[in-house]
Amino acid sequence: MNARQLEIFRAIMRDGSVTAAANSLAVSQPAVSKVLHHFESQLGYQLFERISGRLVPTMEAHLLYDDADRVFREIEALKNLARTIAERKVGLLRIGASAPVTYSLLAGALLKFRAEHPQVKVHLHTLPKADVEEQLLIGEIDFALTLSTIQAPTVRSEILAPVPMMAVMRHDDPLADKTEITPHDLADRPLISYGSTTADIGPELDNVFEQSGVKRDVSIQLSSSLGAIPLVSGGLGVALVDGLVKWGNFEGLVARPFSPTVLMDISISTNSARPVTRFFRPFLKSIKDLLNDEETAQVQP
Amino acid sequence: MNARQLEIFRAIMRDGSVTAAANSLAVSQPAVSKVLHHFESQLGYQLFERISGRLVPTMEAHLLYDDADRVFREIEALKNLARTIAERKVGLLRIGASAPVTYSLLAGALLKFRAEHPQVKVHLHTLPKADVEEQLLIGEIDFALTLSTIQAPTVRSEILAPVPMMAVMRHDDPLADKTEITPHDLADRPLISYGSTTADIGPELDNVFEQSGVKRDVSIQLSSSLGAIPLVSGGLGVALVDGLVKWGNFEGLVARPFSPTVLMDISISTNSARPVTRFFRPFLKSIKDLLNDEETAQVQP
DNA sequence: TGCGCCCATAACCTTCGCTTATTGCCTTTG
DNA sequence: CAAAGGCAATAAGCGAAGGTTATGGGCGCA
Repeated sequence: MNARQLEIFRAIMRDGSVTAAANSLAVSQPAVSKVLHHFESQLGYQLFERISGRLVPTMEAHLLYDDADRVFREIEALKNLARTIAERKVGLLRIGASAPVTYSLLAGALLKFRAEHPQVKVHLHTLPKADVEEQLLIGEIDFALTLSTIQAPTVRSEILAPVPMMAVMRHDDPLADKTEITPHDLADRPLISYGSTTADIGPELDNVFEQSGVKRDVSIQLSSSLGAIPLVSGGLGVALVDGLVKWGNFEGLVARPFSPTVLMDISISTNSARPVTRFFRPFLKSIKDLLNDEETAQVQP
Repeated sequence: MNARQLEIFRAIMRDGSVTAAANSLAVSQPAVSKVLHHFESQLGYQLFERISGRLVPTMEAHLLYDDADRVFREIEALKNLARTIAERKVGLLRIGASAPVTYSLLAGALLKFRAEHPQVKVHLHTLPKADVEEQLLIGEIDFALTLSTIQAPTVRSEILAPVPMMAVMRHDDPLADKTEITPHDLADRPLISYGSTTADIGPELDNVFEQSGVKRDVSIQLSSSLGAIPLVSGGLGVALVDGLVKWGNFEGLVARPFSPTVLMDISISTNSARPVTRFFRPFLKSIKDLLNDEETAQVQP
């Protein structure tokens, strides 16, 4: 059974005769006749009785017709989709991002991107960094947006912007009066932050604390900075996390710069062993534009 | 685009390589390779990038895959249906019936039939007798159940049961007190009945009235006896119609035998120019059983 | 460096789907 | 009643699709 046989069977049922079906399909009458016979011999039963030189659908034909018609329409719809793709009218952008990026940059970047490419579908996978890396390697996503560089043989990364670490606390916290927070300020407070084994940033923070003569004693260890929100709100401590998330947007929280400055990097990574989607460069431009806009806005408030 | 191309595309996506797809489809690797290339060239875009000798799905492939998979499954389901039909596991019984038959015998007969053939689908066409005849001749129905014999060259009919004519009136009609109704009783009443030109029964009734010295003056002429229900209820007259319909079931109506007895025939007709569907005999048995049951029930109430 | 895996190509064959030309059956019509 | 017209089937032939086996080349890995 193939698509052509279905199409021809459907046309004969609809038009009532081989000749009429041949006309509406714009082929010769013998062509239709032969395909029909072939179809019948494959099925093992007649679809039409030949009575007085005319075709009369059998019980079997009536049983098949509804489903055949529906399936054929589905095939037509699929052909349409294939054509639409060929005309570049639809596209697909598969993004892997860690939670802090999703909750900060991404909406703005997608807004800009979709303004210029409204026809592109987006698959967004918000996952822990390790999973993002895995998805990138197996090709389930076109690129990754994370807060630390992905290290793998075929992965190419570009750093988009530095992100200073910040201290996040309740608005009624004594530390909220300070304009910046040092390791000493945090010395006797329960600390909510990345673990020492968290790639890049963990050891770096340990180092900074050590140079100030303070041990970084992480009371509650995070895999994603967003997890800090309810903890800080609930009074479980002060969080030392990335400054990418707009912490001030969350009720009752304030964020203060951490001193000395410690930077994380927003980076975008592609897998060079995979085809780059045509929409990667446009998206990259969107996100860079967004970062420029924000920088400008900060310089000239 | 055809079914085979979809099947092969789907298998490559699922299995991850041309070789694996060829294995699971039980064909040679070059066969799959060639169909894929052909498919891509028809589509006008690549579905896979060839990176270090491996196939990597492109954005376009991801866009197509979900729909292609679904459509292919539908085709498989259709093939299954075709096979099931070939194995005689499903069937179809296309019945044409006039309204009085539909509203009386049919439900009971179908109930019996489906008890023994639950796998057979039924298409029921309730139509005026002339249309039933036409559908039978063009083969749109397998047989016809009507209240008068169909006369046509290739049509073979069997009479199932006689049906006496009855007079139908409101329960508060003076005639309701009688045990049977004669032409004289109806002489001065507006009559709701079949026209004189209605085959068989029209002239026969005219004849009976004439022999009683009464002219049969039809006040409202029916094509189907069921149309009499609202008319009699509304007080527009007395109906002289078939006794097949259970008139007493309709609120406020009663039926009385007409004397002298005039019989119509329930007949079942097939078109001998077509082979009979294999479910005709079983259905015939069902309806005869039903008629026997009813007869027995009447004799021994 | 050699082996194994994977994809592409070549050469060849059969089947499918199409064409035009023609035949035969049946119905319609003058 | 015979001629005309409509419809399906068949014949002969052609190109493309889809299958085979054999072979070659790129890449990763021991």
